[in-house]
Amino acid sequence: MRTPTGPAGSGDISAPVAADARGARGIPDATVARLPVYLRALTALADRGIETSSSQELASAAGVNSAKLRKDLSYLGSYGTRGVGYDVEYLRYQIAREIGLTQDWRVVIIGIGNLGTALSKYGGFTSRGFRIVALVDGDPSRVGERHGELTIGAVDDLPDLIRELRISIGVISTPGGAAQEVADRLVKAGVTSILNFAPTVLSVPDDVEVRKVDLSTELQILAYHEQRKTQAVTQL
Amino acid sequence: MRTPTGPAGSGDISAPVAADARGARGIPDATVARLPVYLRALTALADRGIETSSSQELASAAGVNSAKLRKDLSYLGSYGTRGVGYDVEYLRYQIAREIGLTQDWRVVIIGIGNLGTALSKYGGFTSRGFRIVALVDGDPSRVGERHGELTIGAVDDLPDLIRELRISIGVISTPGGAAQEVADRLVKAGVTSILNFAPTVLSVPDDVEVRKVDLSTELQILAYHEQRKTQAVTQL
DNA sequence: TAGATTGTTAATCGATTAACAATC
DNA sequence: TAGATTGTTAATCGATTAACAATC
Repeated sequence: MRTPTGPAGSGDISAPVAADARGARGIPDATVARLPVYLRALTALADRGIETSSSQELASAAGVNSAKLRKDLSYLGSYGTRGVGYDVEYLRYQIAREIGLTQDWRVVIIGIGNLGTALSKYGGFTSRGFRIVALVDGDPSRVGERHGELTIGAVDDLPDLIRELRISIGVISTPGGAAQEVADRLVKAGVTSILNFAPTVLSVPDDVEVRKVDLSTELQILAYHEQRKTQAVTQL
Repeated sequence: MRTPTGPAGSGDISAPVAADARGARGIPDATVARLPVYLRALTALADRGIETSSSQELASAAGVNSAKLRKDLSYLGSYGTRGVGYDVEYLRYQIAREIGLTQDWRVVIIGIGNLGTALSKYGGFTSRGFRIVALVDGDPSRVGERHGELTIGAVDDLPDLIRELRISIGVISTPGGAAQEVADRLVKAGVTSILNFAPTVLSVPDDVEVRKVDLSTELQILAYHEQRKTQAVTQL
């Protein structure tokens, strides 16, 4: 099904690697979305001093079933041992490498309102291979304001900041109306990964990856289910 | 495929309703997740004074293709007119009703740190049928602190707050370590819809709906794709 | 060796898409 | 009526799951 694309993959790491799975790449989207969850579960197990874990145990910690977990991991290679389970530290490293967390990713946040400020202070990023290296806001009166180690820059500074600080990910936390223009500027400056918190559908070229986090959409989905529950009782 | 469950659905609204689709209910998850996006697109069109819209136009505004949009809308009923398109205001109302936005949903935020504070100030909720009616924090020294019209309560106050303020949705923005306990308390107090921002897999009963928003997971997914792109160039 | 658990296969399920008959 | 566009069908695609042979 998967089209082999010749010699792909990063430098070979000594490991019992299913050459095929590695070479072919193209891990399913649904699997990619779960790898960070597995990573976190493994880190939690490691913190508790656990060295080996079965797919059953790991799956339970990640909130999925074990068949799905094994299937997911099989796309990365054969990192388990039959009859035994997975070496926690080893698997953790393999997943981190697959995601690309062996390097640091540099992030700019555009839009330093309530949410942008919260994101800039959020510790969870830093600890996981991401570094916020620049803050930008469209309001000229905010430019120059200090936030911890960083100073808010102007939107016009974006191209320079991105080049000089080798930024590869842009986080948009502006009001909806400004989001598309910011995205355009990011793309123009060469950024191909965007995390969008603005309530706006962005249009970007095909090679740009956009993830959207929409707070009120999430609440609306909950509301739909909540309504269904109460309707079942309040039936006319 | 869908099992008809007898007379379901809220009070009949005069409308050209496909009784079957309405009665059967059980709209696919993927469709439910897109309804808020359509709703927003319709609102934007209405604001621009547009009264009628084709599936093509609407789909483009929502960032999907028109086949998917029509299929999605077909689960709600037949609200369009062949040869013409959809009446923007009418469709907007039907989707809002389907999601349950004709009523106000009352929300409590637990964990008033950077993110919780940002969420409490975020205007996007209020305008879309959600009202944050209570703030709670686990740190006793924060209890009593005023945030706009609200005062931070203690975690022990949760049961009373939920009952008295008729809260149906809980938003968890605590540190990861506290999230499960907070979820347990919410569930105990009868909340069956949770939006979880903590980096923790929650375990809850089957009838409780949990949506998870995980900021560093999103960045990790971007990193995976970003890595793949640069690898294609930096090939060994 | 016997017991345990992975990695993989194959079946199933749900979501997407193209195409077109129905109908305004 | 002719043109436009929906609502639906059927094909395709991708994701999930159960089951078990491989193997530690």
